[in-house]
Amino acid sequence: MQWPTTAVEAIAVQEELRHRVDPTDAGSSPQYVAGLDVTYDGDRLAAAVVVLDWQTLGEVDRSVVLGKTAFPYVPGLFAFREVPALLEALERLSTTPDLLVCDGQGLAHPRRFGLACHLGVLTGVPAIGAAKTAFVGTHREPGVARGETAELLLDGEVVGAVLRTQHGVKPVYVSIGHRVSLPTAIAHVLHLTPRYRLPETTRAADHLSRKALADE
DNA sequence: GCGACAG
DNA sequence: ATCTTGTCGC
Repeated sequence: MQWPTTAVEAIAVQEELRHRVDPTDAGSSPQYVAGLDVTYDGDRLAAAVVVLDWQTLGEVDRSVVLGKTAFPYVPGLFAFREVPALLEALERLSTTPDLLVCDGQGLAHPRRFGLACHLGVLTGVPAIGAAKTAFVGTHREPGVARGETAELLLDGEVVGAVLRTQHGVKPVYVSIGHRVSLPTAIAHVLHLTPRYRLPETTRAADHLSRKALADE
């Protein structure tokens, strides 16, 4: 498939792929967790994937790809901007992760097919979205304690959860990507946030992509 | 119609 | 995403 050039083409791709999302728990507890993130500088980018051991949260593998943006940033079509570079970075790993933690939304998307769904469906690997800010939906404010959640609602549907990962911090927006249920996705994000607001996976990938672009 | 809008 | 100071807390 040639990569979409226009918004109309990109939306058609989403409409076709969205039906392949599996919102249930497919695999067992993960052993290798991958964090994915991309840093930009104009049309240049660095896509990073860092794999952590689920138990120790220690790094076991990493990969960075330098490239150019494949699509402009358009809300709702964000995935088309960074999926090609992230797929390449995933292919270059010497480890096969069994969970992808994406820096963006999954089902919490206008067409229920955000970045985490896109990466999950294309790779077949269980995936979840953990975004720093809201994109779609409405919600009440979750309680102040770590672990408190609020349903993220869109058109009367639960499309994700607003999760407080540390006491008093701004919540994180968690949603299903592929082959992981929402309760499991929430549990996974809590496991990955023993100390900071964002998952260790996201933090590691963010640091790596920034450094790769700066050193380049 | 107008504003808001993952990164 | 990125532009941006100082400041509070561990």
